Amino acid sequence: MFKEALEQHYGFLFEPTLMEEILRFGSLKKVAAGQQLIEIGELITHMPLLLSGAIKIMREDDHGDELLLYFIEKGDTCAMSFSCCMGGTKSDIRAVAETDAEIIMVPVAQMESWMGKYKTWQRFVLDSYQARMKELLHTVDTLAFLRMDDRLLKHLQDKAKVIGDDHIHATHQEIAYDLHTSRVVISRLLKKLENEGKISMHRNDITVIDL
Amino acid sequence: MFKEALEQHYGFLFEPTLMEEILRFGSLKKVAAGQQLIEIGELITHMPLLLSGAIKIMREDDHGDELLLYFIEKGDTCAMSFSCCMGGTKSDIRAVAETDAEIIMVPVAQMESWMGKYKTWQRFVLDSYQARMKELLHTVDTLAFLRMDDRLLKHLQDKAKVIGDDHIHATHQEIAYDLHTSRVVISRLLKKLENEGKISMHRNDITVIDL
DNA sequence: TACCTTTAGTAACAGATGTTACAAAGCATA
DNA sequence: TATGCTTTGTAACATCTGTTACTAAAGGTA
Repeated sequence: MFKEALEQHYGFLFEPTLMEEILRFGSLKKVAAGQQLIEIGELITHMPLLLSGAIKIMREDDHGDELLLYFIEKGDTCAMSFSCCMGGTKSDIRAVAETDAEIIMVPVAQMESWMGKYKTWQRFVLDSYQARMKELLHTVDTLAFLRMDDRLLKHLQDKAKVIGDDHIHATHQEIAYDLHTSRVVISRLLKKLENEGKISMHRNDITVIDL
Repeated sequence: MFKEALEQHYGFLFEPTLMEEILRFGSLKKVAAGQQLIEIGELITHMPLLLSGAIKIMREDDHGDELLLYFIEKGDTCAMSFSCCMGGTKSDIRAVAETDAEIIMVPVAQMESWMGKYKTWQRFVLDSYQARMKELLHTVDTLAFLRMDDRLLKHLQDKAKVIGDDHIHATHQEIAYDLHTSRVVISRLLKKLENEGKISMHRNDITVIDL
């Protein structure tokens, strides 16, 4: 039963009849950190409502090169799904659980009918689109206007924030994948950040001091 | 009177009653190439429906550095406005007419009421959000995965496409602003593209051969 | 034509990032 | 402890991009 969690996170948003429908058609999904939720090119059949945890959204090019786009946070404005869950389209992104997470999966069919029936749902979907758009704009800013050292620090700060812990458990290689660069570059810049007193490092562990 | 142009571009999309409302509340705006339509931070009061021409959407950082995000094309899937025209928010982007353009300006107030009344309008807004999202993803891909020479060629191809002419009238400096780099870099890379036979150049004029 | 402004070409250099190769340190386990 | 795998540190170098400075060409105008 996930009634309580749903109430807690979305009760103030949706009217009672809509909450009932979500309870009836939605299913609770628990995922462990690292688990993949959706792959690029996959058909999107459900829209996720995040109850707890955090999801990272990745993009990939033809060569298999990856890039982290943004995190969807637990307790976010009210985390919408992904960029593109309307109308039987395929996913443009990969979604991976950054932490353990609880998600309500709503079938897309219901979603479309709710758009007509419930004003609050309509508002929710539009707001979510808007929020995702803003995230993407930030991603663009980061790529266009920042150098790698600032991107790295920002990434560590973001990551510390979404996992709610200033200790980040990750290898340099994993960070390099997220930022689409090489391990050596990350090691070099991490050392620089450490010398500047912004982080401290141990094997598999980075502590963000400058939050 | 812009009834005919409206019919031609949006008639197949919207039901007759909605078309009437658009005619009643919307106003036609003609803008010349280069004219600014909206500035970052400005309150958005109207949603634009593009009838002809092309609009370029720019982003800017704190230091005044610019970046072209994407073009909104004449005859596009049915060009939606900007990223963020819902609910009295301020603009995250700058919009500048890339060519002469004709636009119907619809007050935001109407838009919100139409969301409830007209299924076709609802669909239109959602599809537009989705299309803008895809454009932004392409922008991210370009920034993250391509080097400047490929970005430049892509930019020239895109630009040739939206103006409907393989002759591009622009200085190297103007191109540098769009791609957020320096004039010297653009000159260097243009010369390289010319040597590779992909473009030809004259003062204030670049012809894209490899379309 | 002479002059001026705008635009473009080029060299020389600096800095950021990416690559390769190898060594060293940390950790797990036989 | 000895061994092997993973992770990190570092050097040396290549390449890409950005910067400065100067020259040259194109076009407009007196």
